[in-house]
Amino acid sequence: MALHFSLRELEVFVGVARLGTVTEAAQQLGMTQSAASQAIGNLEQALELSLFDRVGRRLVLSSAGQLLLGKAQALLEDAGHFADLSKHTATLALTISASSTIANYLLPRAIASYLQQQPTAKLQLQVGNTADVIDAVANFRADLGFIEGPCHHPDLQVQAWCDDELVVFSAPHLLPTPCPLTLLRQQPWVLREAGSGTRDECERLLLPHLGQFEQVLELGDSEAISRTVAAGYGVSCLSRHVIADALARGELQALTTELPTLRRPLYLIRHQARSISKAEALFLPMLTHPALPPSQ
Amino acid sequence: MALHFSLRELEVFVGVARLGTVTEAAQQLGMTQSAASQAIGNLEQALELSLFDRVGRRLVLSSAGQLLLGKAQALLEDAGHFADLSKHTATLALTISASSTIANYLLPRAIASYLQQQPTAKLQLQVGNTADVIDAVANFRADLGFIEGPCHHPDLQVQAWCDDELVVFSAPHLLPTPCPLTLLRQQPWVLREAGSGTRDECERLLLPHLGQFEQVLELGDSEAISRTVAAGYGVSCLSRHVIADALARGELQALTTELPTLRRPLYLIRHQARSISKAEALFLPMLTHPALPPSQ
DNA sequence: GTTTTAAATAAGTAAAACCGATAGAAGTGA
DNA sequence: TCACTTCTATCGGTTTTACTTATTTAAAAC
Repeated sequence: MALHFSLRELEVFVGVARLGTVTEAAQQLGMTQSAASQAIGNLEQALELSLFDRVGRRLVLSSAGQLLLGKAQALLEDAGHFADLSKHTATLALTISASSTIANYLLPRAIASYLQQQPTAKLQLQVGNTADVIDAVANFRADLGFIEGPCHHPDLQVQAWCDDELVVFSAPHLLPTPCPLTLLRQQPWVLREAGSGTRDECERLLLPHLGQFEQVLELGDSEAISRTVAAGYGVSCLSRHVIADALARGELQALTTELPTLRRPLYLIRHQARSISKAEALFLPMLTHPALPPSQ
Repeated sequence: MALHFSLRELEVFVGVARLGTVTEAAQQLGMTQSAASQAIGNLEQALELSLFDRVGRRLVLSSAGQLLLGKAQALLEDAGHFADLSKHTATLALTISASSTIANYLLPRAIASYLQQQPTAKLQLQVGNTADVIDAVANFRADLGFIEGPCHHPDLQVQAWCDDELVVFSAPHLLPTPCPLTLLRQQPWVLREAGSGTRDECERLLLPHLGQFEQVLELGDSEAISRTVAAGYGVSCLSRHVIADALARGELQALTTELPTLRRPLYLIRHQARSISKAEALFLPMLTHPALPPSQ
């Protein structure tokens, strides 16, 4: 069943209740007294009750009117908030889906810059593996996706964004650096779980040269891997961004090897059917030119 | 500044967002696909943003749309509550102003009966002295007023409601009963403050026979007077309703005197310019024929 | 390619919101 | 008491908006 009153009528109701006269309320609302009077009449008819008692040439709120006035004001206030939200915030709503390495180490700076420039913007960041991200973008659950591996979904635009360097590392002094491949082959490896983009890349880049991992400890979180290796167990291969802090603090050492530099491209994906929203237009430049200096 | 969108448009928005297609939403809302499509278009124009992304021949919520959908639903829900309130409750809104004796001892039974029969009704009871009550009714702050003394305000309808018996009483065995007037004249009196309807009536009824009160303790609350007298100090004169419990428990004794029975009429007042609301029409019979048995 | 299905648009119509004018009623002041 | 003012309600007419039917356009389905 439809609602039989309009927000405009509520405005008139509240105006008349506040100012006490139809004439003044009409003036304030930029309409004629006639229109305001009719609006009140229509609203009373729609609600099937008297909002005002006509006493002399004055309108005084009836008990019912008093009770409804508060609700009407609240409703109008909410409607105003709705309009404000749409003007100031909702245009800048953005949902991003990204794999964990990117979400944790590459995006924060861009996000911080963006939100600093657009303080009213709403941003949602979902973290998932590559398949999750692709699915989210393909099914409109996210506007933008960031993945570490390739993507061939027909509905998606895939765009190379930046290169990520994978670094082989160990605890300091555990191994010599440069480190010969023969020595590396004998180490136990600490890697992300199968299915993770980082793991896939590690295997794609390393296995051709190492043959096979001797022994593998799988940990679901990069930070956990970093700490485990720092504690002296095995070697690993992760994005330089992930271990940058630990390297700087001397808790880990990067191992130079005979391998070529291990680079992988990171991709930005969008649904090709979707137009670029205002929020996206403002966010995308932050990826390459963040306004904030690097925080570390 | 006016709001540039309507509740109807929000209904369409929510409908389309929920059902995923304009056609279905239009059907459910009892309008044509064309009208629904236009409503969405108008709303987007009013809010100056895209609520949906047109992908293929389907509409999927944009990020902005997602954000606004919840707010829109909440707004519509509130609007529905507003309509419900007006239908079921607001028609039964009633504000009563009464002097304290009446409010505390005469009205509770009527109020209880009324609210039992009309569980959704809203009732507000203000307590004040006779002047307060008259002012509240005359200035539309109350629908109904109950007073203990006369009222000659030109805008008000005054209607005798029932008689109240004033009783002279003391602590048990403090005085003989019947009690000669000569003895009564020597007692200290405990009375309500000047300006109270009960005090005025006491003076009007008693002073002609007693000449003057020997000594007067003024207390602002009838219950306080009752307890003070029960404690053995002086005599007083209050409505029988106030001391009924104490009399029954033997904490006080009513004094028979040579005075005629002390009766005063209680009045119901209304603003003559005001029509009788549905709530009033339902409440007034409760005054004379409460549905509940006397509770004491 | 053909058919089907859905959204957007066009054009016309019905409904409503609104305005100007005015009647009626209630205070105001000589 | 009688004009005079002020405020509401209502009438007739106009503009605006909402809606309908018919058509166009584009994407899926076959």
